[in-house]
Amino acid sequence: MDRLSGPNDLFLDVFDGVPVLKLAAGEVLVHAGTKADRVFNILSGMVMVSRTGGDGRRQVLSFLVRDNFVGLTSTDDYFFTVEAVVPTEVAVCSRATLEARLAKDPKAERTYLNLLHRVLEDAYDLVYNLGQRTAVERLAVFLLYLRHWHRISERILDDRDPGLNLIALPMSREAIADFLGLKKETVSRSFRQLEERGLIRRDARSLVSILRLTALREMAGIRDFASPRHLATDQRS
Amino acid sequence: MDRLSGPNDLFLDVFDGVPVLKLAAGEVLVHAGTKADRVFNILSGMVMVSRTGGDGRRQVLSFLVRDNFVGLTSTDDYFFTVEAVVPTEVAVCSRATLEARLAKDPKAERTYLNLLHRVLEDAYDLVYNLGQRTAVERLAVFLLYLRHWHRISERILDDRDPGLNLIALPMSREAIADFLGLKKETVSRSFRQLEERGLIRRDARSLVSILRLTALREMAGIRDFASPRHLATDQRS
DNA sequence: CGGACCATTGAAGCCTATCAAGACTTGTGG
DNA sequence: CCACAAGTCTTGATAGGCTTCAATGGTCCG
Repeated sequence: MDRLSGPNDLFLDVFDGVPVLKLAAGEVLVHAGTKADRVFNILSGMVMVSRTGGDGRRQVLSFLVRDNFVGLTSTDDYFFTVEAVVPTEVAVCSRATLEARLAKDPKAERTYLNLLHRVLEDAYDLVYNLGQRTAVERLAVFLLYLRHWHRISERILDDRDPGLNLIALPMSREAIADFLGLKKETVSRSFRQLEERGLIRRDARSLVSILRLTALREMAGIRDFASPRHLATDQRS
Repeated sequence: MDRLSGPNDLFLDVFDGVPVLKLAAGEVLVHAGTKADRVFNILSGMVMVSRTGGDGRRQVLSFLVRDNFVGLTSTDDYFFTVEAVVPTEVAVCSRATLEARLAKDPKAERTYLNLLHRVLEDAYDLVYNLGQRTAVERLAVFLLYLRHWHRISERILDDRDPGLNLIALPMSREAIADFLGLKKETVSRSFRQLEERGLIRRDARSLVSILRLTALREMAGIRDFASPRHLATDQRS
């Protein structure tokens, strides 16, 4: 049960035939604090999930691409904000519909449960990243995440596909910084460090090439992650 | 549905009549990487869930007290280590039994799902803490967490109960540091800062008193947490 | 082509880590 | 019950990494 198969099995058919929302880059899909009455499935593009404190500090919780599910909560209100990073299409479904579907179909509920488990593991990966790693290491992990997400959303089976080493960075440096618990200047400097060490090349502001994948993985310490499905599937294939 | 009610509803009856394991302080219940075939419910004491990287860096993911559930994963192997902080009793149940129970009883599965949602929100709280807060702020949040956990596990309804302001710190400074993404020296200094500002008093190594709860909450920025159930129930009562 | 915005780079400061020593617990054995 | 030993915690001095502030350079879009 590899994530490459994508999570669009079983219960995700609640999104069949539902309205599709087209979001412009920067447009907000969900405001934190509003009533959590809808769930979403990303069809194309990318969204950013974040939480902002009263003093303006923002923590990006995740970037999500195609086939990802948005709106995971059991609270009445969303505790996070979701906005589009690039032009994005999402399928919209009422939470009641989803819950009815889950209640009716044990198999769907089981799938949903596994999905939640994976999201939880991702959250703990981020915790480890923020709590234990240095700036450059965090950025290395982030680039490998992007590579992996791209591979999944494009369903590229061969890990050595050269196209995988071209990494698009559609989000701003500040968004990256807020994801990694850094400042945008530090993100810039960390990019430079990776470049100086010959691990990547900066082709443009929003495009980098991975030059030495193995070394980048080593710097990211991917072996440290005990749940191999997320990133290490690459290493074995 | 306040967490004060405790999560021991519905599906937790799988722990009725099962064997109880007694752990000494420091004893390991679950080794990361071993087969994830059992789940646990904490009856008394406290455990610590952590993940350790290949280079020895350790991130504590959570401290768990009475009525908490341990073993949340859908992977074959545990990706975390669980060890007792103090002498602890846990009820042990096979994962197969739990899954059978969940499959059979939709209501239990729904409860389990809500539990998972809450754990996920806690994980995101930690992410925010590690990514956005300073050392003193993290420690302030941690003390309020401990107060809250104590309140829940002892089922103390009145938030102004004076006993709540005596905080026991059964874990080592290093464990606290690994939870907060700091070093033990920094934890010490942060304690001192809180004491110098008159927010707490250090009664003993493993016991502090909260002197100015409101100020401590302000420093922790509790308002920042959009999911009020966790910490802010206090503020409204 | 110009302007606004975003990213990069530099310099200085601050916070946390590191290294090292001393104080305090805690547990043990006399 | 006391004394000692081992480990833990605290405190101090120093170093390093990230942030802050400031300015330059680049990119995108009207």
